[in-house]
Amino acid sequence: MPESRPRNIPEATVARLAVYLRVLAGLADDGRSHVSSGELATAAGVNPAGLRKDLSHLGPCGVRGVGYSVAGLRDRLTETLGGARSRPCVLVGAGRLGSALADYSGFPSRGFEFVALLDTDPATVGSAVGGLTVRPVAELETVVAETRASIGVITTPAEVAQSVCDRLVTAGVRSILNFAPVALAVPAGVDVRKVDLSVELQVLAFLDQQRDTSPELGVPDVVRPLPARAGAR
Amino acid sequence: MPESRPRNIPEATVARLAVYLRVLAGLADDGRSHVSSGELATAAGVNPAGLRKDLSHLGPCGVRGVGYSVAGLRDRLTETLGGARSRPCVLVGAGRLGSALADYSGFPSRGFEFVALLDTDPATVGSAVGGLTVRPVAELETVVAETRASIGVITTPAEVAQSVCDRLVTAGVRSILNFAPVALAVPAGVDVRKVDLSVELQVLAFLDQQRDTSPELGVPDVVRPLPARAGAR
DNA sequence: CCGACTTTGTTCAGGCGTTCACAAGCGGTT
DNA sequence: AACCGCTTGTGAACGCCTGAACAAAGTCGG
Repeated sequence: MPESRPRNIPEATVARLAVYLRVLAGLADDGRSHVSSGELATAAGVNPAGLRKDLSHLGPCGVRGVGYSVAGLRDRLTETLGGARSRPCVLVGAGRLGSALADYSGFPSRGFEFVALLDTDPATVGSAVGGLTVRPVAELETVVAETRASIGVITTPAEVAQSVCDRLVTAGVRSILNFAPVALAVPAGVDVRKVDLSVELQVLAFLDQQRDTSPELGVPDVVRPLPARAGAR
Repeated sequence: MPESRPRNIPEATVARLAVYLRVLAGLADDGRSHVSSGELATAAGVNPAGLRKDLSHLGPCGVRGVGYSVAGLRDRLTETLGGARSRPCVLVGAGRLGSALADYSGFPSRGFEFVALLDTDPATVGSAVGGLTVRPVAELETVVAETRASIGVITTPAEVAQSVCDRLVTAGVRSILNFAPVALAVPAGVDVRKVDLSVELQVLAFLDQQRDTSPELGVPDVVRPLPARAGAR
């Protein structure tokens, strides 16, 4: 087995690799043994050539004239994207959004396991969500040290997100997924990924208005026969 | 008042404009009257020059030597991003994530109002979430026609997401925010934005592994004095 | 054994986004 | 009225990502 090539892979490519991995997992469940780049691309919603370029970062992993081995490519992607080992995650802010994430069934199968839920609200602390008991946020440092959690998820109000972030980083967490609507400041060596739900809606509203104001053409009141795909992103 | 210039604004810029708008709203609440691009940029987590370039798409809206009028820029961004009018949104899939979104307090202040929650589960239908009663998904077409909803939010399981999407589009919805882990196929003229939580975690896992394997240097076990910002995105 | 077809992997050009750096313009001060 | 400092707006260079076309390689059929 040639060791994986840890050349720097563009972040946009990494995000797509994760999508390919999920599609492959579904194909494997269906008993498929091989896939072509074209089929994989349509299922993932991307261009076939782009998909092949993404996969080329891992070195040759397909067979010309045949396609890709579903199981083989799946295992290779799994290894590239962080291995099959379970990654402990700590979630701070067990509100509605936090509870929904902790209970999301899609995470465990991908190797992500929530090992602790933290909150400040005394009414929330002690309640059970998805098999875990919500603990007071004062135990943050203890929990991170015990579980060696490498990923922190912040679903707190914006006002306290930065202080929670600081405590997570000090405790040793180096990867943070932030749902709070603020830009977090972190030292070098820590990665933050932000998910901003308001921004997503706002972008849609902009596109909506742009459609209404500029071109009065192309307003389909009857759905067309689905030209493969379009604005999907 | 010069009419807004509907030149095509890059989508990445639109997403950042939404962030600026939120920051400006906070500054306005604090009673600030003017801001410089530098201050706005740090609060939004971007480069000052990039911020000015983003704003340049709206035409000149600042005063040289002084900065930007908080209220003026806020109003201008509000108008550019779809106006202040309330936009009705329909949410399909009132599970934990859907309920969390419907109850999110940050949306109404931005002009987004959920007018209907739909679900197939008979146990969920009829329950109240955030002031709304969950209705059966069979009423989708009726609800969209009544409320003239322009934005649809899909938080269903992946298996039914495409069929829900098709029904939304046929009913007249032209902007869709998709949380289901599938690539939706839509006709031209319909915009889809996808939020994939598993992908976000997977990217963090990749970055985590990349840090652990390649460079053994730069592992800060003590937080440094915060050099402004770093990996924030 | 050979030829043709299929599919991958790569190379090349094009467009887009980001960054830096500088000129233009406005307010405050003397 | 003129100067000076500060900030915006813009022009150009750089790098990245995307999309399409081409060569390499392996399989299937005769």
